[in-house]
Amino acid sequence: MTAGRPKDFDEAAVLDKAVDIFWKQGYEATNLEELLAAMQMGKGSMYHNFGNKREVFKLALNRFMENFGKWLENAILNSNDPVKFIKDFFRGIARQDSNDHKKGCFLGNTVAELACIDPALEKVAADHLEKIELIFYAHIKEAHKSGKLKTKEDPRLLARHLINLWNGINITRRMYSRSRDLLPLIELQLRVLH
Amino acid sequence: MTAGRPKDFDEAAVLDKAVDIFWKQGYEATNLEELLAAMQMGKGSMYHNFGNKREVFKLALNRFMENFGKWLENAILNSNDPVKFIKDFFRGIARQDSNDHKKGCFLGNTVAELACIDPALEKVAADHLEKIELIFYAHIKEAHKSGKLKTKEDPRLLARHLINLWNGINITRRMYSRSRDLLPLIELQLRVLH
DNA sequence: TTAATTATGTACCAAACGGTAAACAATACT
DNA sequence: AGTATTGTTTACCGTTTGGTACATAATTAA
Repeated sequence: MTAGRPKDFDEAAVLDKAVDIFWKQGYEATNLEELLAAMQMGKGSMYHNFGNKREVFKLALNRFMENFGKWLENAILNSNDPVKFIKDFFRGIARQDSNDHKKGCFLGNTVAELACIDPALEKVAADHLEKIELIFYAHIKEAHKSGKLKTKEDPRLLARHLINLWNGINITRRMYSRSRDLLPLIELQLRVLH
Repeated sequence: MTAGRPKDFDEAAVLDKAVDIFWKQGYEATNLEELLAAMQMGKGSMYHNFGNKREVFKLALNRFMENFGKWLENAILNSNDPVKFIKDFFRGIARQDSNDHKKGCFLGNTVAELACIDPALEKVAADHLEKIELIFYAHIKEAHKSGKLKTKEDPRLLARHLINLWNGINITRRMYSRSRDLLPLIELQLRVLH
């Protein structure tokens, strides 16, 4: 073992809590007091372990991507029809509850909030979104090759289209959060995946 | 004339400046000092005339909508093919410069930033987006009636689809700001307007 | 000319902000 | 047992925050 007093918190769990509050409130609107309360961590301890608020935010972005990326890849791999799974994933958004609609997407929110005020931090979020795009791409390309997808459209464009749909719906769902409003919108954009 | 010292600023011009800085930085990240510098207005004068920072933001949202709404309705009315104009409007986004890409959409940014921290203010922005949707709707419906649009799709859905495209592209364009990346994405989504 | 009215500039303020320093606590190593 | 190492708690700090009070300036009405 390494010397010294052991940490009395679980880093992953604590960062998940940071994700929660930053996701809801954004970077600027979340003050230290709220952040520390959410993480259930003292101020000194947080600064000792993570550095500062900005660094916690960066780690929260990474933690979110780790969670979501693993979940997505696994779920797709365990499905017998990846493209069908992806389509159902988007359809599922329409059925989420009002709180989830209001929060939108952690990565998209971050891109919007920080693009002009902290480009380096924004890039972390944008890169994560691109990783999600690449997951979509891999499976669309595969389905294309195997003939499951008949469309002649470039799989790269289709994957990017899905990210764009994702980005759009995460704003739109805050205006129209009812399933009957969102679902037709989603279905319309999923048609190109045929 | 009304009694008292006359205002030595033009309200519309000053609010346009407020739009500029709030659009770039968002509500929380713009402090009073920056806001007043942008508006070229003293602190006392601003509070006397507008009330507080939040009220300036609300007026800036309204001012933006007034500007944009009038421009859009006029431009559509002066075109001989409204739907063609709307499509070209979206295509034009792809050709904007990097600074514009980074800023995204003032209304979309506001919806994303304030949905969970100031729902009343978010609603102002969401309502404005809905007004833009209704402008699209009116002209799509008209083109549908006259036979210029052959699609059987509900004009209401098509208009909402355009707002969703708008919302999406304003996040996506911060990730991919090159015209050759954005244009195919936009064209793909404009196909339903046939 | 004076009073009433409205706008602006300046000085000020309490609270909240993110961050730091140092005392204290818990572990491993020798 | 003692020492080095690391983590946590607490108290503190300078700055910045949005906002206010009030003196001053510019105008109209009487």
